[in-house]
Amino acid sequence: MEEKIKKPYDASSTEPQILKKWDESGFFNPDVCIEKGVTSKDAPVFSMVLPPPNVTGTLHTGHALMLITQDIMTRYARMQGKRTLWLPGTDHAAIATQIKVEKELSKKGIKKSDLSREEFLKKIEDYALESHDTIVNQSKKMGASLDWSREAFTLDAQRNKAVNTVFKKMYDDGLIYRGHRIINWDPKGQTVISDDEIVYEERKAKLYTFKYSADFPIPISTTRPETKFGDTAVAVHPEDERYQEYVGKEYDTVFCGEPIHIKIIADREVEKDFGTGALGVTPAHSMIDWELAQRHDLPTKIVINEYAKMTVGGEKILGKKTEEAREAVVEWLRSQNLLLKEEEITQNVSTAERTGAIIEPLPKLQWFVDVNKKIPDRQNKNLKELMLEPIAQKKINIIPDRFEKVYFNWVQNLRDWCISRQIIYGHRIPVWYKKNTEEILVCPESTPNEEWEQDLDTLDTWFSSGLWTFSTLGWPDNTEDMRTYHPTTMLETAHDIIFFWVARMILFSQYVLEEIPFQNVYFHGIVRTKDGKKMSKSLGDQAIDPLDIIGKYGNDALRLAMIIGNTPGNDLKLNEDDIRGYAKFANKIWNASRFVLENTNDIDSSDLQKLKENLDTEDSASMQELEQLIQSITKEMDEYRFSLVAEKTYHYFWHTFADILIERSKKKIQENKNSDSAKALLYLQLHSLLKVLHPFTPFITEEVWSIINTKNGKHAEEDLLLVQKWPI
RNA sequence: GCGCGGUUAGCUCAGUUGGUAGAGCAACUCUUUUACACAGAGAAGGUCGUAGGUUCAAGUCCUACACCGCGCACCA
Repeated sequence: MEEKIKKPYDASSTEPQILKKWDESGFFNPDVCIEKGVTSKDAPVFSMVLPPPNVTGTLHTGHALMLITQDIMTRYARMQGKRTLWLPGTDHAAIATQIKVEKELSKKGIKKSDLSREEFLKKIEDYALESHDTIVNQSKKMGASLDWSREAFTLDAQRNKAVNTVFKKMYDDGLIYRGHRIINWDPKGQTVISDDEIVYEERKAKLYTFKYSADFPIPISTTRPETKFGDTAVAVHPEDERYQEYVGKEYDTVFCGEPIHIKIIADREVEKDFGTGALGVTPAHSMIDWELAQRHDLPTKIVINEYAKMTVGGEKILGKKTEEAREAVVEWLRSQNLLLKEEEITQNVSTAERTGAIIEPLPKLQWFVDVNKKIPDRQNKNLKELMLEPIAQKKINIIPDRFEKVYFNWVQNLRDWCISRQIIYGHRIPVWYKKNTEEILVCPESTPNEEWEQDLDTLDTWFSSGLWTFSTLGWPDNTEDMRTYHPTTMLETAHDIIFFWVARMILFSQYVLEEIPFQNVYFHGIVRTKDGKKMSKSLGDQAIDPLDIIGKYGNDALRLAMIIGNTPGNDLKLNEDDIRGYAKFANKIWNASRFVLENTNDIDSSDLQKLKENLDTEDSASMQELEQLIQSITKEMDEYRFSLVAEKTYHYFWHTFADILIERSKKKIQENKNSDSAKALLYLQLHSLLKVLHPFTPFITEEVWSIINTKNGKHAEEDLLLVQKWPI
């Protein structure tokens, strides 16, 4: 008997030793498992990529939930003897990281404009590296059984090769194009963003009803009078009797000192009942108006610049911010008696996800992915169809399945994806332009000479993370890993990135490889506080830091608290009392194990089958009960019902194994009545229970296992619980 | 406006082919018995959001509605 088990279980001193054993064994790497004979080469494969955490700081509870859920899947697969790969990495997170660094610099009084592009980039890279190291260390401390030998970064050389290869292929297929279109401009971040990076915020606004001028016949309504300098038409519904006589006519008039030319058009998109039923069309500064202008071939007049400042108007307006200009215009309308009505309405304002700035729609030359173009090489399907197909055909199984509907809805409404960004951190767009000409080169074999300039923009960060299932396996090189592990078995991630990431991975894999990126998608929820608030750093003390928790209560307690009572797709409320409760369970495992070890010294445990055969009737029935439990939880593990399995196992261990079987054995041993059977039962039960508990509470089970092994003189790496076979 | 989720014990949540309501935590009573007081034993606690319907039988299926949360669209 080791001295250690006589003392109470201390997670904080035990866990580092366990981590070291696992690390030294190399068994997180499937190649090592094959080499050392714990996995057979032709075993079924389980592969999964880690959703790469952004290199923007430290791990939070959301990451912890992700690591824990995936580690359970991975450990279970490994114990089933599968060739198991869980592949780690980090995400450069382009805009998020750049903005974080900008903020850090501004705290030190340094402005982005004080630095050269190279200096600024260096600052970002330094920060990213530091964050990376923190995140990797923290992930390791959590016991995540990731194969670090295959670690990838979305912005490293191999991934850049993948990105450029895909870009070139899509360009050649006409799926990537450069176009002058109205886009979402973030005036604070000074970059374009995609539709998905917009967050709608409900705000109160004023709806103004007015005429451009006294001699203009139709009043219009708008919340943004300052944009009206850019109007080139007024649109009405074709069946609106009030305005029919005007349709087709054109007017030259003066609005707030600025000459404007307005054509009256009729379009079915116009709501008769909203405002005056007439819509001032501002093609350059409104998405809808841009589309109207396309349909009716209207000119575009830009009156707002990239800094959300006015480019036309008198002295109270020119060069002013839009809010200021709005007031000036309203003032002018009042003074001219043109303002007919002013009413409060609530409207959804588009803001930028990362900077919070109000989006300014602007026409700009940008790079896009065409989602509607038919692809000859793919049976003339477009990207949307390629994204819908595997879900519709159930080639990809989504858990919980209600997210299928959400996915369909999004794909069906998808517009072309704007992929260029005016930020410096990211994959540079692999396109060169010949100076003073129209010529361009896309992904040339070698860097062109000085007559050529590379595009200054970078790619949307989701372009590189969208390739993650195969770029991490070495694609575009022809690798053994690609052949073995792709399509991956499982993608486990948070449901809030279904569009950003899950959909894009399906897009790229379907298009590039003509295969699905993963067979299953499992969504976990968002971690919230007791009061239902999203767990984030801004909450201060209320936010739970996973690293603090594992220091205090141990990994095993945190894991149980995050798994029990948490079902896929649903949010999880986490509080410290629960974690403390599960730390007691770890102690229970420890104490029960101590009793078993102290009382089974004199039995021969080398032949488990023989032990089993010699059980008396009562103990044999108990063994059968456990076997039935294992049978049912194995089925439930295969259905990803981890909460149920953990709860059942917890309950069995405590209230059957400890409360009933151990108590019963005490009597038998004391009275020396069938005591061999009692001892055998304890040993056999503990042996199986440690295995089925291991995916959930890997640390304490590995520690108890190693004490049993020491007693039995087993010291080989192959004897680690980590690589034992799941009981059948 | 369209859609999704939630509403079950004080709290957090399970409850998969419809068949006498479950767990953890908290609170209560008793017990320091040699694995464990980070424990054991015991008791208590719910007309499963509301109203209908289907059925021999509904937390579970159907239809409305209410409240909470979320997504999408509109947003002149």
